[in-house]
Amino acid sequence: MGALRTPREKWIEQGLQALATGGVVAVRVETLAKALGVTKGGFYGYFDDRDALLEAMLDAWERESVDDVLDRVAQETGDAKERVRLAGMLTFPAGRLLQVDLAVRDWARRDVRAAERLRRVDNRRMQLARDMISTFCSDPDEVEARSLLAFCLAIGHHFLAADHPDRSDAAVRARAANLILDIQPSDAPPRGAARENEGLG
Amino acid sequence: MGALRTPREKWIEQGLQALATGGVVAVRVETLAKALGVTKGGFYGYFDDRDALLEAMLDAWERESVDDVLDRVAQETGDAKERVRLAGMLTFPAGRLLQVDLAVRDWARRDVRAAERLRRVDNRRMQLARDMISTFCSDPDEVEARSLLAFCLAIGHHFLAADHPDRSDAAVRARAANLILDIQPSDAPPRGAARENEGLG
DNA sequence: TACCTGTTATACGCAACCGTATAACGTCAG
DNA sequence: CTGACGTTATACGGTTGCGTATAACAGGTA
Repeated sequence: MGALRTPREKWIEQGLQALATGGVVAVRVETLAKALGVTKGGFYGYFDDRDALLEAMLDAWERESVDDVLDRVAQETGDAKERVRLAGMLTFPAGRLLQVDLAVRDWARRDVRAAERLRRVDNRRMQLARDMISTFCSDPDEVEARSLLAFCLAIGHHFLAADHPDRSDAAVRARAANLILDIQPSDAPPRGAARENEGLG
Repeated sequence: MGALRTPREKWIEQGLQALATGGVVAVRVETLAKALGVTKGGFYGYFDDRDALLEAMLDAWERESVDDVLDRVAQETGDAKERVRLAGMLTFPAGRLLQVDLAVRDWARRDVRAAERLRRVDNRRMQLARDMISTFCSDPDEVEARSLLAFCLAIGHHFLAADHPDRSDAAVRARAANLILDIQPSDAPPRGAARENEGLG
């Protein structure tokens, strides 16, 4: 059999890359091919059409950004506090996965399949947030409200462009996270508070 | 002179409409023309190119979503509480302006001009939030943190897809707004609390 | 070596879109 | 009524993208 020079996964990976930097409209077969150093010749051997690639990309993203994370959290052997911190950091993506995440959110506003996928992902993340908040908050309604706030802060601030005069974005975000997580502020803020909540950034 | 059948504003308005429903990529000259019942013939009499239209759309959006709102807030003669409530409702858009807003946020992640515009708009909105929160919170750092939370909640929840089992989205959002605005919950929540904070939705 | 099979290159038809050029058209001033 | 001027329709060339067809190619296998 002929050698497999550009396997299915390469196309998906490159597709996610394009999605991250340019949105759904940027994932174009011929563009991906050029980025991979080949032509689109082989593409249609793996995918019926561009739509099939998009579907596969959603599959990969969902697996990579939720399943893998949940596995790592479950295997964490530290104490509750450490698991909470890890859950926060892992739940809200960073780097390339973050860019994909944001792109999917815009995509989901117009595409039903993307919306369904995002719904599954967000529901599982939200459950993680609930677990996290429940460790120090007993009222279920308040847990729900605080979880929503945590989620909105973690995702939403990437869509905001407002400045915080005389303060660093991270500092304001840390203070906001402290409010959500019910950490009482003092004149000298708790050591490491900002670092402890960096998962919400 | 010949009659002006499709004035500049019509193109801009239709452009914003397309932006709201399909994102930047959906604002295409020939598509707008078809939607307006004409061909693109007259378009290039008003705009040098597609980019000029996009610029004009940002102008219109900024004016419509900030200047107009600030004017109305400034003219509000009610008491402080009423002005705060009005500010909240007006600051965070609804309806068509909301869709444009969300589209601009995604657009701004890749286009510098859109990013600059969004920054101006968000800074002015954030200032409104600060004024609002300052009426009951004295610590400037906490005002900043709460303003950020309010902003993130108002905008961010449109990008989330998580469900709230056994609760309505609006109820959870109202509870979250109460947390931000420091309204102490009781077993029987304060009358009208949800309605009072609907501006954050 | 000659063949078989799966991968890739090349070329094609089709459609959407941009920007330009030019001609038709309507309205108003004189 | 007529000519001027602004608006619009039509037609064109160029680009980019999708999906298909077909030929070149490389690696195992007989």
